[in-house]
Amino acid sequence: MLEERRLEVLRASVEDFVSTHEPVGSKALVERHSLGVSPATIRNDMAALEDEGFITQPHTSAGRVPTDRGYRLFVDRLSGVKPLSSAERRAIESFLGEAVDLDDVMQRTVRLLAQATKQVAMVQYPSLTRSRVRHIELVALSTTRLMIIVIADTGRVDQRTVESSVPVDEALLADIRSRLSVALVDKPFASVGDELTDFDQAFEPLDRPLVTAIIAAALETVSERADERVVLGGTSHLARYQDAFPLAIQPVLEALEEQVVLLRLLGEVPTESGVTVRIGAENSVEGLSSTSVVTARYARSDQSMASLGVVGPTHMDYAGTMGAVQAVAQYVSKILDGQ
Amino acid sequence: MLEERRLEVLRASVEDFVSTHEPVGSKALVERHSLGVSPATIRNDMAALEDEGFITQPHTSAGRVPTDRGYRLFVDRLSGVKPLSSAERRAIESFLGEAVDLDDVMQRTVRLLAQATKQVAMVQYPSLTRSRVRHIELVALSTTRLMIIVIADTGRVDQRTVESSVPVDEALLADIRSRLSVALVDKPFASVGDELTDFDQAFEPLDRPLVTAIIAAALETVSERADERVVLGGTSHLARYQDAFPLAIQPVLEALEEQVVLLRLLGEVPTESGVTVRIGAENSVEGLSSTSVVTARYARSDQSMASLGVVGPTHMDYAGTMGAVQAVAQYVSKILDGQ
DNA sequence: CTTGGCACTCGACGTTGACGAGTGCCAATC
DNA sequence: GATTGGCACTCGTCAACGTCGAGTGCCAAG
Repeated sequence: MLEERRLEVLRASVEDFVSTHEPVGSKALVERHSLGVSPATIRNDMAALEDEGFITQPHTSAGRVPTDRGYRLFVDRLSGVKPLSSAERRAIESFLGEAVDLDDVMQRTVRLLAQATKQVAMVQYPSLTRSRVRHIELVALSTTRLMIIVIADTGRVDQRTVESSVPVDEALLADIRSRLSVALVDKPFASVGDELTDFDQAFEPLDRPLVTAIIAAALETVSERADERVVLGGTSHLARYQDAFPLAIQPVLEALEEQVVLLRLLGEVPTESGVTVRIGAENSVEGLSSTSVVTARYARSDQSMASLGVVGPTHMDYAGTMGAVQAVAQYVSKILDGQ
Repeated sequence: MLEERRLEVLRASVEDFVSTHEPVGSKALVERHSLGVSPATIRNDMAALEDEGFITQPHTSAGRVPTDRGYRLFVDRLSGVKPLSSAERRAIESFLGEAVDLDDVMQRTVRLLAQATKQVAMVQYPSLTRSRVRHIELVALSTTRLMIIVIADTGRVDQRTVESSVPVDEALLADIRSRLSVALVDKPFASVGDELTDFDQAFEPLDRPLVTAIIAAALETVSERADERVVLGGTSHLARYQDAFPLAIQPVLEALEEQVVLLRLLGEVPTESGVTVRIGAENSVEGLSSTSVVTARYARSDQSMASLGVVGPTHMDYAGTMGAVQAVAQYVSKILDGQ
């Protein structure tokens, strides 16, 4: 069919362009793919595809290059998700399995993802909002400085220092500590705010300023903002595209240095499961308009937790990248679950 | 004098090259600097400087470019350390002053340093070896998984999970916890190993495997390896040199992604105070042979603690960079002290 | 709808020559 | 002896030019 062959032509164009990084012409296309027709026919198809905005010519009399729209169609209808080989899967599992703590898991995951996709990888820390308080600790660093430490059941540890205007009594500290434990342990992070209402009423008016400060610190630790942490890796892969195509690395590096940006990239992922791909200008982030972002959620048990993904040029190997991202997300879920 | 003017010529060459990034010739030199002699004289001096290996010609009949050796001489004898303006100092102080915890201080420092020098910045976490244990905590995450948390008097928090083959009793945990506290609190990190010898002897043989595992985790936390943590920032500044000179960014980015490499860069700093500069091949790190590294130590009170610094092209503004690195190190020391 | 043919476009590439910045050397000068 | 002006020489940069070839669009025939 007409329509069908056109899609085939688009697929072939995308695949060739991704592997050669050079505009692809009608003749090369019939040679490298066994479409049973002549170059002239392909030319007609390509002209049609260009009219519809799926491919474009950098200049007259050059080959065609896929547009963002072309990649979108390719990803949605033409490309599958390439599963990893079992050797790769084993490698992932054993590498992640060696992690000693949450930081280590995140660290290893980002390395793994970068290495597997040959792209820039990002991994978000498990979200706090759905986790529960496992332990809460108050420690005096000096007579007027103390530290509050909150441990989540995900293994995540957050701390914050609190300054007191008056020297703090160890007995008072112990009192606050035990009351805090009673009030918060095993409670979900989201409810910490509620649990701490009127918490200071149990204390002497004299001690209340300190208690209030501690509560404020505790709230900060569990607030949305604090759960926003992303690790990045594999930035050197960006340099491979150095002189290629309209991918200036400076703006990309700049964007990726901003935690806020990373969080937006990972946060915009729909709640739906599976792998999400955002292509070129579909990324609302300035500076990443000529890159694609492939993300997936990972979860512990069936709670949705956080996202991870990679950033690369729009002309990337979508099937392979999606496969790797999906697999890594799966294994991270598994590791976090098992721990 | 002859010798003196030659040095002046070298200084002028370095300065011009740093600002223009183009080989500098004799004529341009006399025009831009008020050396009271003719280009021909400068030519003779430059020929001599070339013989001595301080400058070199990229090709016949081009201007001269400083060599690593030339930069070395420049840094050692010709360039001072440019102090920051008081506005800059105030900005640093207020920005660092807003930090809420140690992570935040490190984060802010690296941003600051990158921004002030327009280069890649790295900041090492305060070394553990000279700090003391402020608090130690054991938390059960599940019946067979627990977490050990060690808090240093610098405010640094380290944690590690421990797996137990048998379910752990809360009473036993409390026992271990209190004995650990007694044994370790206020002890210097360096002596933790000694303090824990025979620690397991106080427990029932049945409980010893768990105790041993916990001890192992505790030792890992305080070991040299664990104190090795460096944050990086401002990598996008690398892209500014994209098409300039023999500074391929890929190997640099690769090198900077390795914590081990960063630690070597920051660790090799001599114990002496002040700013250290390593130029080109003086860096033992592969991939950084065409960059210079400027580092300084920072300290709390008079204890030496850790280092910070920047990585940039050999043709950098040494005076300004050294000034910024020094100033930031000073303020970090101050902030950590004050906290 | 497909195909071969054909004229056309236009970037890539290599050649050529002018230009100019920069050098080294030398003889003259201070 | 250091400094200087002069001069021939080198060599990279740049623009102009022509060739080549990949690729296109269109058209008429199958």
